[in-house]
Amino acid sequence: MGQVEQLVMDYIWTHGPSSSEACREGLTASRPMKDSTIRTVLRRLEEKGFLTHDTEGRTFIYQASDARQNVAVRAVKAIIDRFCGGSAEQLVLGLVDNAVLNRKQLERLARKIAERTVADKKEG
Amino acid sequence: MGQVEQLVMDYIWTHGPSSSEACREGLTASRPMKDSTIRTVLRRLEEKGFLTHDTEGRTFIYQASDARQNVAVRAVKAIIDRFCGGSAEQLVLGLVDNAVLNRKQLERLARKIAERTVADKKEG
DNA sequence: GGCCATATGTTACATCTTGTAACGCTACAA
DNA sequence: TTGTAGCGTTACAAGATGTAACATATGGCC
Repeated sequence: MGQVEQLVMDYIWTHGPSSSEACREGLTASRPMKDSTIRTVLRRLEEKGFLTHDTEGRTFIYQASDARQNVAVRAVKAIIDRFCGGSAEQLVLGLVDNAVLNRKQLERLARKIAERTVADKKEG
Repeated sequence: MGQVEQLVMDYIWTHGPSSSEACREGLTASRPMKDSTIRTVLRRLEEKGFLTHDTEGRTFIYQASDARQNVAVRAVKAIIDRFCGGSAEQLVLGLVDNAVLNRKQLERLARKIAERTVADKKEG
Protein backbone atom coordinates (compact mmCIF):
# COMPACT_ATOMS: atom_id res chain seq x y z
CA MET A 1 0.00 0.00 0.00
CA GLY A 2 1.28 3.40 -0.96
CA GLN A 3 1.02 6.45 1.25
CA VAL A 4 -2.17 7.76 -0.30
CA GLU A 5 -3.74 4.32 -0.22
CA GLN A 6 -2.82 4.14 3.45
CA LEU A 7 -4.45 7.52 4.08
CA VAL A 8 -7.64 6.35 2.45
CA MET A 9 -7.70 3.07 4.37
CA ASP A 10 -7.11 4.98 7.59
CA TYR A 11 -9.99 7.27 6.77
CA ILE A 12 -12.37 4.38 6.22
CA TRP A 13 -11.09 2.43 9.21
CA THR A 14 -11.68 5.50 11.34
CA HIS A 15 -14.96 6.72 9.86
CA GLY A 16 -16.57 3.51 8.70
CA PRO A 17 -18.31 2.96 5.35
CA SER A 18 -17.86 6.04 3.19
CA SER A 19 -18.53 7.37 -0.28
CA SER A 20 -15.66 8.57 -2.43
CA GLU A 21 -16.80 12.13 -1.88
CA ALA A 22 -16.78 11.68 1.89
CA CYS A 23 -13.23 10.36 1.69
CA ARG A 24 -12.15 13.17 -0.57
CA GLU A 25 -13.59 15.82 1.71
CA GLY A 26 -12.28 14.18 4.83
CA LEU A 27 -8.77 14.06 3.41
CA THR A 28 -8.83 17.40 1.66
CA ALA A 29 -6.99 19.27 4.41
CA SER A 30 -4.05 16.87 4.55
CA ARG A 31 -4.17 15.71 0.94
CA PRO A 32 -6.20 17.53 -1.68
CA MET A 33 -7.30 15.24 -4.50
CA LYS A 34 -9.51 15.48 -7.54
CA ASP A 35 -12.53 13.24 -7.34
CA SER A 36 -11.28 10.98 -10.12
CA THR A 37 -8.06 10.51 -8.21
CA ILE A 38 -9.60 9.24 -5.03
CA ARG A 39 -11.98 7.05 -7.00
CA THR A 40 -9.02 5.41 -8.68
CA VAL A 41 -7.41 4.83 -5.33
CA LEU A 42 -10.62 3.34 -3.92
CA ARG A 43 -11.07 1.08 -6.93
CA ARG A 44 -7.52 -0.21 -6.67
CA LEU A 45 -7.89 -0.86 -2.97
CA GLU A 46 -10.99 -2.86 -3.78
CA GLU A 47 -9.13 -4.78 -6.50
CA LYS A 48 -6.50 -5.65 -3.91
CA GLY A 49 -9.15 -6.87 -1.53
CA PHE A 50 -8.77 -4.21 1.14
CA LEU A 51 -12.19 -2.72 0.42
CA THR A 52 -15.59 -3.79 -0.80
CA HIS A 53 -18.45 -1.60 -1.86
CA ASP A 54 -22.21 -1.58 -1.77
CA THR A 55 -24.46 0.69 -3.74
CA GLU A 56 -26.68 3.21 -2.03
CA GLY A 57 -28.82 4.75 -4.72
CA ARG A 58 -26.25 5.50 -7.37
CA THR A 59 -23.47 6.00 -4.88
CA PHE A 60 -20.72 3.52 -4.03
CA ILE A 61 -20.22 3.08 -0.32
CA TYR A 62 -16.83 1.57 0.41
CA GLN A 63 -16.03 -0.32 3.54
CA ALA A 64 -12.96 -2.13 4.81
CA SER A 65 -12.90 -5.86 4.11
CA ASP A 66 -11.02 -6.45 7.30
CA ALA A 67 -10.22 -4.66 10.54
CA ARG A 68 -7.07 -2.61 10.81
CA GLN A 69 -5.66 -5.01 13.40
CA ASN A 70 -6.08 -8.02 11.16
CA VAL A 71 -4.38 -6.33 8.26
CA ALA A 72 -1.52 -5.39 10.55
CA VAL A 73 -1.25 -8.92 11.86
CA ARG A 74 -1.15 -10.30 8.34
CA ALA A 75 1.57 -7.83 7.43
CA VAL A 76 3.59 -8.98 10.41
CA LYS A 77 3.02 -12.60 9.47
CA ALA A 78 4.42 -11.81 6.04
CA ILE A 79 7.53 -10.40 7.67
CA ILE A 80 7.84 -13.43 9.86
CA ASP A 81 7.73 -15.65 6.79
CA ARG A 82 10.23 -13.52 4.91
CA PHE A 83 12.79 -12.99 7.64
CA CYS A 84 12.25 -15.63 10.23
CA GLY A 85 11.41 -18.74 8.29
CA GLY A 86 7.94 -18.68 9.76
CA SER A 87 9.00 -18.65 13.41
CA ALA A 88 7.74 -15.59 15.19
CA GLU A 89 9.41 -16.22 18.48
CA GLN A 90 12.80 -14.62 17.89
CA LEU A 91 11.14 -11.63 16.34
CA VAL A 92 8.77 -11.03 19.20
CA LEU A 93 11.66 -11.44 21.58
CA GLY A 94 13.39 -8.80 19.51
CA LEU A 95 10.43 -6.49 19.99
CA VAL A 96 10.62 -7.08 23.70
CA ASP A 97 14.37 -6.51 23.77
CA ASN A 98 14.00 -3.33 21.76
CA ALA A 99 11.53 -1.93 24.23
CA VAL A 100 8.91 -1.45 21.59
CA LEU A 101 6.54 -2.29 24.41
CA ASN A 102 6.62 -0.51 27.76
CA ARG A 103 6.23 -2.21 31.11
CA LYS A 104 2.49 -1.89 31.47
CA GLN A 105 2.01 -3.20 27.99
CA LEU A 106 4.31 -6.09 28.73
CA GLU A 107 2.36 -6.91 31.86
CA ARG A 108 -0.92 -6.90 29.99
CA LEU A 109 0.68 -9.00 27.30
CA ALA A 110 1.91 -11.45 29.89
CA ARG A 111 -1.61 -11.82 31.28
CA LYS A 112 -2.96 -12.38 27.79
CA ILE A 113 -0.33 -15.00 27.18
CA ALA A 114 -1.19 -16.70 30.44
CA GLU A 115 -4.84 -16.96 29.39
CA ARG A 116 -3.88 -18.20 25.99
CA THR A 117 -1.50 -20.77 27.42
CA VAL A 118 -4.21 -22.14 29.69
CA ALA A 119 -6.64 -22.31 26.77
CA ASP A 120 -4.11 -24.24 24.71
CA LYS A 121 -3.54 -26.68 27.52
CA LYS A 122 -7.26 -27.39 27.72
CA GLU A 123 -7.50 -27.91 23.97
CA GLY A 124 -4.41 -30.04 23.53
CA MET B 1 12.94 -5.45 -0.83
CA GLY B 2 11.94 -7.45 -3.85
CA GLN B 3 12.11 -11.21 -4.03
CA VAL B 4 15.53 -11.37 -5.63
CA GLU B 5 16.88 -8.79 -3.23
CA GLN B 6 15.53 -10.91 -0.39
CA LEU B 7 17.26 -13.98 -1.81
CA VAL B 8 20.55 -12.14 -1.94
CA MET B 9 20.19 -10.79 1.60
CA ASP B 10 19.33 -14.28 2.82
CA TYR B 11 22.41 -15.63 1.11
CA ILE B 12 24.66 -13.09 2.80
CA TRP B 13 22.95 -13.41 6.16
CA THR B 14 23.46 -17.15 5.96
CA HIS B 15 26.95 -17.28 4.48
CA GLY B 16 28.50 -14.09 5.81
CA PRO B 17 30.58 -11.62 3.78
CA SER B 18 30.56 -12.65 0.13
CA SER B 19 31.71 -11.56 -3.29
CA SER B 20 29.19 -11.05 -6.07
CA GLU B 21 30.46 -14.21 -7.71
CA ALA B 22 29.96 -16.21 -4.53
CA CYS B 23 26.40 -14.95 -4.32
CA ARG B 24 25.78 -15.71 -7.95
CA GLU B 25 27.09 -19.24 -7.68
CA GLY B 26 25.33 -19.86 -4.41
CA LEU B 27 21.99 -18.79 -5.84
CA THR B 28 22.45 -20.30 -9.28
CA ALA B 29 20.40 -23.41 -8.57
CA SER B 30 17.36 -21.55 -7.32
CA ARG B 31 17.83 -18.39 -9.38
CA PRO B 32 20.27 -18.23 -12.27
CA MET B 33 21.54 -14.73 -12.88
CA LYS B 34 24.10 -13.05 -15.09
CA ASP B 35 26.95 -11.51 -13.16
CA SER B 36 25.89 -7.97 -14.05
CA THR B 37 22.44 -8.73 -12.70
CA ILE B 38 23.53 -9.77 -9.26
CA ARG B 39 26.00 -6.91 -9.12
CA THR B 40 23.17 -4.49 -9.77
CA VAL B 41 21.13 -6.09 -7.01
CA LEU B 42 24.06 -5.89 -4.60
CA ARG B 43 24.73 -2.27 -5.47
CA ARG B 44 21.11 -1.33 -4.90
CA LEU B 45 21.00 -3.14 -1.59
CA GLU B 46 24.04 -1.16 -0.58
CA GLU B 47 22.40 2.09 -1.73
CA LYS B 48 19.44 1.21 0.47
CA GLY B 49 21.73 0.61 3.42
CA PHE B 50 21.22 -3.13 3.78
CA LEU B 51 24.77 -3.94 2.72
CA THR B 52 28.21 -2.44 2.87
CA HIS B 53 31.31 -3.55 1.04
CA ASP B 54 35.03 -3.76 1.57
CA THR B 55 37.63 -4.36 -1.08
CA GLU B 56 39.76 -7.46 -1.06
CA GLY B 57 42.28 -7.10 -3.85
CA ARG B 58 40.08 -5.95 -6.69
CA THR B 59 37.05 -7.79 -5.40
CA PHE B 60 34.10 -6.29 -3.54
CA ILE B 61 33.14 -8.23 -0.45
CA TYR B 62 29.62 -7.41 0.61
CA GLN B 63 28.35 -7.86 4.12
CA ALA B 64 25.06 -7.17 5.83
CA SER B 65 24.86 -3.81 7.61
CA ASP B 66 22.60 -5.30 10.21
CA ALA B 67 21.50 -8.68 11.49
CA ARG B 68 18.44 -10.35 10.04
CA GLN B 69 16.58 -10.05 13.32
CA ASN B 70 17.14 -6.31 13.54
CA VAL B 71 15.93 -5.76 10.01
CA ALA B 72 12.85 -7.81 10.81
CA VAL B 73 12.21 -5.86 13.98
CA ARG B 74 12.52 -2.58 12.11
CA ALA B 75 10.07 -3.82 9.50
CA VAL B 76 7.61 -4.69 12.23
CA LYS B 77 8.12 -1.30 13.83
CA ALA B 78 7.26 0.29 10.50
CA ILE B 79 4.02 -1.68 10.45
CA ILE B 80 3.28 -0.64 13.99
CA ASP B 81 3.72 2.99 13.02
CA ARG B 82 1.61 2.62 9.90
CA PHE B 83 -1.27 0.65 11.31
CA CYS B 84 -1.25 1.09 15.03
CA GLY B 85 -0.29 4.68 15.58
CA GLY B 86 2.92 3.54 17.16
CA SER B 87 1.38 1.32 19.80
CA ALA B 88 2.51 -2.25 19.46
CA GLU B 89 0.36 -3.71 22.15
CA GLN B 90 -2.82 -4.39 20.21
CA LEU B 91 -0.81 -5.86 17.41
CA VAL B 92 1.13 -8.26 19.58
CA LEU B 93 -2.09 -9.25 21.25
CA GLY B 94 -3.37 -9.94 17.77
CA LEU B 95 -0.41 -12.20 17.14
CA VAL B 96 -1.20 -14.06 20.34
CA ASP B 97 -4.89 -14.33 19.47
CA ASN B 98 -4.07 -15.56 16.01
CA ALA B 99 -1.93 -18.34 17.38
CA VAL B 100 1.08 -17.20 15.41
CA LEU B 101 2.99 -18.42 18.44
CA ASN B 102 2.51 -21.88 19.90
CA ARG B 103 2.33 -22.67 23.60
CA LYS B 104 5.99 -23.34 24.20
CA GLN B 105 6.91 -20.16 22.41
CA LEU B 106 4.38 -18.25 24.45
CA GLU B 107 5.82 -19.65 27.64
CA ARG B 108 9.34 -18.67 26.67
CA LEU B 109 8.05 -15.26 25.66
CA ALA B 110 6.31 -14.91 29.01
CA ARG B 111 9.57 -15.65 30.80
CA LYS B 112 11.38 -13.11 28.68
CA ILE B 113 8.73 -10.56 29.45
CA ALA B 114 9.00 -11.32 33.13
CA GLU B 115 12.76 -10.62 32.99
CA ARG B 116 12.22 -7.47 31.05
CA THR B 117 9.52 -6.27 33.41
CA VAL B 118 11.78 -6.78 36.38
CA ALA B 119 14.60 -4.94 34.63
CA ASP B 120 12.34 -2.01 33.86
CA LYS B 121 11.21 -1.84 37.46
CA LYS B 122 14.81 -1.60 38.63
CA GLU B 123 15.53 1.17 36.11
CA GLY B 124 12.45 3.29 36.69
C1' DG C 1 -39.42 15.35 -22.96
C1' DG C 2 -35.15 17.63 -22.19
C1' DC C 3 -31.55 19.42 -19.45
C1' DC C 4 -28.54 19.68 -15.43
C1' DA C 5 -26.06 17.81 -11.71
C1' DT C 6 -23.96 13.95 -9.93
C1' DA C 7 -21.87 9.53 -9.97
C1' DT C 8 -19.50 6.02 -12.23
C1' DG C 9 -16.58 4.08 -16.42
C1' DT C 10 -12.51 4.38 -19.10
C1' DT C 11 -8.14 5.75 -20.42
C1' DA C 12 -3.76 8.03 -19.88
C1' DC C 13 0.53 9.20 -18.20
C1' DA C 14 4.63 10.26 -15.23
C1' DT C 15 7.56 8.40 -11.65
C1' DC C 16 9.60 4.88 -8.91
C1' DT C 17 10.92 0.18 -7.95
C1' DT C 18 12.55 -4.16 -9.32
C1' DG C 19 14.50 -7.64 -12.37
C1' DT C 20 17.48 -8.32 -16.01
C1' DA C 21 21.32 -7.52 -18.74
C1' DA C 22 24.73 -5.63 -22.34
C1' DC C 23 28.78 -3.10 -23.12
C1' DG C 24 32.91 -0.88 -21.77
C1' DC C 25 37.00 0.03 -19.02
C1' DT C 26 40.91 -1.24 -16.00
C1' DA C 27 44.36 -3.75 -13.88
C1' DC C 28 46.89 -7.91 -12.88
C1' DA C 29 49.02 -12.07 -14.49
C1' DA C 30 51.05 -15.31 -17.82
C1' DT D 1 50.95 -7.54 -24.41
C1' DT D 2 47.06 -9.61 -24.26
C1' DG D 3 43.46 -12.11 -22.00
C1' DT D 4 40.48 -12.18 -18.37
C1' DA D 5 38.42 -11.20 -14.06
C1' DG D 6 36.01 -7.57 -11.86
C1' DC D 7 33.96 -3.11 -11.53
C1' DG D 8 31.39 1.14 -13.87
C1' DT D 9 27.75 2.73 -16.62
C1' DT D 10 23.67 2.65 -19.08
C1' DA D 11 19.38 0.63 -20.63
C1' DC D 12 14.99 -1.23 -20.68
C1' DA D 13 10.61 -3.71 -19.58
C1' DA D 14 7.04 -4.59 -16.24
C1' DG D 15 4.45 -3.43 -12.30
C1' DA D 16 2.96 -0.20 -8.61
C1' DT D 17 1.43 4.24 -7.38
C1' DG D 18 -0.20 9.04 -7.77
C1' DT D 19 -2.75 12.03 -10.49
C1' DA D 20 -6.19 13.30 -13.51
C1' DA D 21 -9.02 14.25 -17.92
C1' DC D 22 -12.69 12.91 -20.60
C1' DA D 23 -16.85 10.07 -21.46
C1' DT D 24 -21.15 8.10 -20.17
C1' DA D 25 -25.28 7.22 -17.60
C1' DT D 26 -29.06 8.34 -14.59
C1' DG D 27 -32.34 10.59 -11.75
C1' DG D 28 -34.97 14.55 -10.86
C1' DC D 29 -36.81 19.09 -11.96
C1' DC D 30 -39.11 22.43 -15.11
